[in-house]
Amino acid sequence: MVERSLAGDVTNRLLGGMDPELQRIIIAEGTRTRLRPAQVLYRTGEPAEFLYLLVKGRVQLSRPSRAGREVLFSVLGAGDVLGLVCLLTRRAAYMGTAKTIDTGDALAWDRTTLHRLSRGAPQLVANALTVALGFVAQFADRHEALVEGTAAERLARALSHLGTHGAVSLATGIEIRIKNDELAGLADVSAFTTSRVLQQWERDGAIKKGRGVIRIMNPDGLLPH
Amino acid sequence: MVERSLAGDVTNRLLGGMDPELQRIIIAEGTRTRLRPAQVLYRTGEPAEFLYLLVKGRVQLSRPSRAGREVLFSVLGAGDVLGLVCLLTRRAAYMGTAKTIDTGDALAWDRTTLHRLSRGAPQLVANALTVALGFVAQFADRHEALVEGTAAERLARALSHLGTHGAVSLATGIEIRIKNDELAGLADVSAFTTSRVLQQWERDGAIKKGRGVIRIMNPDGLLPH
DNA sequence: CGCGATCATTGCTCTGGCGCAACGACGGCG
DNA sequence: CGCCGTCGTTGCGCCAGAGCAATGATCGCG
Repeated sequence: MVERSLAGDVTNRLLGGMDPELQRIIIAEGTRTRLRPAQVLYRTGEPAEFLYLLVKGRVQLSRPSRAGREVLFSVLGAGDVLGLVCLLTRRAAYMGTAKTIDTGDALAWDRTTLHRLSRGAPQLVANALTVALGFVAQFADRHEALVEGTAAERLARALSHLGTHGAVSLATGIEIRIKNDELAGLADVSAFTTSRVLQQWERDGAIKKGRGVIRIMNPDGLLPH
Repeated sequence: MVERSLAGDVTNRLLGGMDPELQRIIIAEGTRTRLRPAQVLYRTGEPAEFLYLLVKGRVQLSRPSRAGREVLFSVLGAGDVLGLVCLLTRRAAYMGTAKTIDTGDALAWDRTTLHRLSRGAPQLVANALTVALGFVAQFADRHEALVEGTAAERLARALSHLGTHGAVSLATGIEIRIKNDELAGLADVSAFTTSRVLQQWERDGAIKKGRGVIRIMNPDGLLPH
């Protein structure tokens, strides 16, 4: 069942470190939701009604800019939490737009339930704080890179971050399933420049490219350029 | 006393919404610290031992980059909280360097005390979550502006943010006490460009400048350029 | 009040990388 | 198997804004 797989999963960021029995109760109160590709869970500025725990699949966190484009904030995977603002006592608005990439599964809780649960499980809020500070750290790193680094450096960072975080590691390098312009968005670089830099890295033998796939053969080869 | 002034201060982000008696207890457990100008409270990467509640004065949050320069993250004022990572169950490192700007006062708690207190006061963690998410929101806004906006737009943002957040409002515009290059750092713009843009705004009558002081006369005048 | 230090201004040069346009490559669907 | 939509590549022009160097304006200290 979902309950068992989740309760046993210590890598999920919301319920970790809690009494298993409490975990079971909380999970039982959540609503399981099946996610279709390109489904929008919520939009920027909407009043936050649900908090999601991503069980399977990937979700893109972004924000529309007045220029019509989307600024990509993050790509989340299994075990990650969406819609933290929902936990706040004061009603708040979502800070970004959450759109699924693949198919997947999520557990959702509404504000009312969440507040009731958190009263009996302070660890829930503590975990949320950990997640939130994780976001802060990520933004801080990215901001520093954006202000001080070159496009290539940012791409290298984004790639190695993806490499350690959500990908399958093989004997033949680390395989990352990401489209060229998604990577571009995560590194705050134009798709054009991304293509050029990746090309250079492939010539250097640091990576191998395919359509929607990048394999890192030699992580150290990313630094010099 | 310090206790009274703080307990009565609903604008502080750490103890707000809590039972006054509980506030009193928590404050009594904290250590009052006098802050001298340019004093470093903690550095990036140091294991987080103390959490600070800023009572008076301003503190600069930044991070050194390998290029030797400092990337300015934020300027905090009275009521703001520093060193949130200290509240995490797992030992963590400070994410930035905190350096005072003016003289001031702070209350400090060490990790052990903090954990003991937070067990009896879950609201403490909830408040911390609010603060953390505030940081996330700030980073998200700034990131969007940095990626999509021009230098002038970023300066306008930074200025109006400072204007609403920590400054004294007068009949003759909003007075902001900030040095040119601090503003530059907050807007991620070079000091040179900052000077030029401010000059233009002064010619347009949108602001008035002095050494270390900017007065916003007409906030709408910042947008067109 | 004079001097050094800090802060601000200004003209100029130079460049990273964005954006356009156009083309090429791949993959899925009928 | 051929067509079309998505994804990736390349050449090129262009410009916002960083960085340098030099000067000017203020402040604070003795």
